[in-house]
Amino acid sequence: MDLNIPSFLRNQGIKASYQRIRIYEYLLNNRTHPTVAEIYDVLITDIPSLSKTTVYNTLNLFVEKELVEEVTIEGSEMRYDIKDPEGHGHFKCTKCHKIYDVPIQIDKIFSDEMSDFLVQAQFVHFVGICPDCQKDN
Amino acid sequence: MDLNIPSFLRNQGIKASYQRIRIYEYLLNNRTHPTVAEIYDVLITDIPSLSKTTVYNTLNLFVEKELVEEVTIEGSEMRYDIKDPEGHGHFKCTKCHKIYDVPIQIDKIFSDEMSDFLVQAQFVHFVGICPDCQKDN
DNA sequence: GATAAACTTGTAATGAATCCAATATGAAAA
DNA sequence: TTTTCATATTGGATTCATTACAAGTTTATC
Repeated sequence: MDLNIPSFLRNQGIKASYQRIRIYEYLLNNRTHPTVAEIYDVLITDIPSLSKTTVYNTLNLFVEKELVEEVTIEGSEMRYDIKDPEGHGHFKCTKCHKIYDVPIQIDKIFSDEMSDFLVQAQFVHFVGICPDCQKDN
Repeated sequence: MDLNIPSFLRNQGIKASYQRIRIYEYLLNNRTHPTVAEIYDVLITDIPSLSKTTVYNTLNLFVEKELVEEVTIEGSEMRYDIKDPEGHGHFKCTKCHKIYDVPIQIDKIFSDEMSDFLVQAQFVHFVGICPDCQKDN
């Protein structure tokens, strides 16, 4: 996948500042649903001037422009993930605390009783034990 | 539905203090996914000694004992809802900000790729516009 | 290069949730 | 009933994620 991030951002109506490019790049390369603190802690080593506020501002902008989605699957910190037009759910393992992306059958979720609701977004979260943690019981 | 709350709580291994009874009763009678602040503001008029910490403690206890579930559908405050063994999803209207319970087809959600995951709980949230708000355009 | 707009930065402020020590309650034993 | 002891409640202090704001910096356009 050879995405030109600066022009991609500009296409979405976002000025491609260095900070924004690096934050988007981090989200692309780290599909681990990072928190603001995690993103900041990694990027500060490369961008010594980086402010946490910039990370917050940038992520809020990305969410507003629908490039990124918020993942509130547990814990006190918001997590972020590149937005997937297909839509996917999240699974959090209670043992290793890893968060997995899982495919969901979007269309199957809607029930008849919901036909009058205009659904603009849906979020599906699971909590349980992942295959790895079931093995080493 | 004539539930005897004190004995219900005791059956769940919870001491039925006056505060706990009133908080559980509030959740039963107000299926509006209230926040701690909302519960506190209403009950404080009846229980002048009530502490916000007690509301937090009690709700955390109910969640731990699986009588109540946390609803994190948007906003900075946690919301709480009586736990429904059937399972249901939540729909938040972006116009009137009301939160609706919606039925979901639990079994349909799971895809084959998830067969190795042990799912202990699932949460389905929708965001969009409710039927009422679609009418008064 | 000048000018204005937009972006970044850092500190201060907000506010939800938790911690903790003191007090109150209530069930069981004497 | 009184004593005892575990448990619950209270409220003020604290934590910490997030936002607000003002000043400084960068970038684009003329």
